[in-house]
Amino acid sequence: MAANDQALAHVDCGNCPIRHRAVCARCEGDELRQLEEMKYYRTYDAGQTVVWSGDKMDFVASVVEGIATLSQTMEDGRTQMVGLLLPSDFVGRPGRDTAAYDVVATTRLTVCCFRKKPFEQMMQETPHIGQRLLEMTLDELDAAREWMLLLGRKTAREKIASLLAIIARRDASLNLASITGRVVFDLPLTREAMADYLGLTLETVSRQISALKRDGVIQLEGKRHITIPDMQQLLDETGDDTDGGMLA
Amino acid sequence: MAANDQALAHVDCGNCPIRHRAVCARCEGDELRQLEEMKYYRTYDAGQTVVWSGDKMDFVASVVEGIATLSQTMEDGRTQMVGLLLPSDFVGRPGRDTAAYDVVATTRLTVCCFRKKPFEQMMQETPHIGQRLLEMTLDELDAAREWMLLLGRKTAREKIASLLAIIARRDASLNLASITGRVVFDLPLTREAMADYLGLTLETVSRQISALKRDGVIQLEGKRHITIPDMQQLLDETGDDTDGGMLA
DNA sequence: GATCAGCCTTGATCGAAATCAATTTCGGAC
DNA sequence: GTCCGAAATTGATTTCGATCAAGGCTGATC
Repeated sequence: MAANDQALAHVDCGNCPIRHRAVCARCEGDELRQLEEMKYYRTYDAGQTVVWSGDKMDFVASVVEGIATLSQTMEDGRTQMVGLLLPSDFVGRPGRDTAAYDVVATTRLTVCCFRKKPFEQMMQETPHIGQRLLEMTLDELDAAREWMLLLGRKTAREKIASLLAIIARRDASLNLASITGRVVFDLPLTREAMADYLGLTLETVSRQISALKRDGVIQLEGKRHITIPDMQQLLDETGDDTDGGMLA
Repeated sequence: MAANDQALAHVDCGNCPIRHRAVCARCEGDELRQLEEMKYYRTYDAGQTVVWSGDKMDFVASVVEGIATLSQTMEDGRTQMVGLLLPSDFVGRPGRDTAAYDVVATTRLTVCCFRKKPFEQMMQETPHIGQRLLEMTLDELDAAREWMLLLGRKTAREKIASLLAIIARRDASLNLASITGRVVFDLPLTREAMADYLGLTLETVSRQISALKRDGVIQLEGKRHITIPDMQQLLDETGDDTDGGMLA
């Protein structure tokens, strides 16, 4: 667990950007102060591994800034991403002391860690953390199941369109932009990471992106900057119910 | 929601077969009595649909006996199973009033339902239900992620072997039999249900089962009765870490 | 005990994505 | 600007699983 530990000193929870979405969302006053006492920050560079599957983990954490991936690898090297961790997402599992997945920072990443023992202790004593964690876990379970449909039944083209739609939607929700019409964003993932997420090879990812570009569904500047001229057209390519579906 | 509602009168929670694994596992005394008051049983025949995705759901439930499947269907009919519900598993989501998935009984099924409103009320007031539900949800999330690896990266043969291994393991854990050496069980799923679970077609499922039989990894009597002469040999076919891996 | 329907198996062929193999593009360091 | 290497693209070919199609088995029903 080699991190860049020049902890950002002590950021006030009151000013924390993820204050109202993270595991601490329901805590106030005394509870918040208690959390404040057991927390510390860590940052990682893009590409750094946060934890390896099987490692002992003596903390749990919230993603404050940046993006990380959760993935599993088979002995022969085949890997499958099983989650994308965005700001406010939770890392680790109370009641388990080794990591079940590899966690890798794909951008520069800041996490807010809580030492595991006191955190678990606090979960026993106050309901707010457990309640919020249950909500978040149920959401993640829904997202995982949505992803199972994608992995098991969608075509390569539908998979790419679905991933782009999810990223576009997330960006739109951050920027408060409308989800209809034109959307512009940067891909936070390499072609290989996309392949690992979608259960494809990087060549197929590249080909399908080229095909979507050729068909005018997306526009590309450089390798990462994407413009979606018509969001509805992209959604039509995902194979999902066009009117609302998607849980993730 | 057309069930066979000849409720088994009122089974005593103290004698319930899933008492110590279900969402009520941590409840005692007063809490248990409170649950007892809001519960009622329902049974379904094999093949019956318990709820349709999108339906209003005014209850949550625990599977008491039998097996059900959780699945999603795309507009064009492609379907993906996203969960297998075994005795003690939980159905429904507190804080949501429509079903997110189709739930179908694959065998005769008995569920213990709790009216949603009082159940949610109780979750607010007592920590034990929420705590247990969190544990169970975290386990399901792990299982879903394990399944994502299977769907995204495993070959058809590995998928079949993995499914058989999971069913064999479950049976072994029920019967307290050893997980090494010889294992015998009945498949609770049709070839089509297996296909929906594994992201394959039923023809491919059939072919791979025949192949495993031809190679001596399994023996078949009829279409459903399976003997695994050497569990380790089956595990070697799953593509998983042979020593322990598998979370589900 | 004949018929039928649902489930399963097997065969032939097709097609989407994987694999193998060059290039090309791009972003950053100098 | 130029050089480098990682990331991405593109092409040729192969392969695995899907699809299309034809029976076979089994148990329920009359």
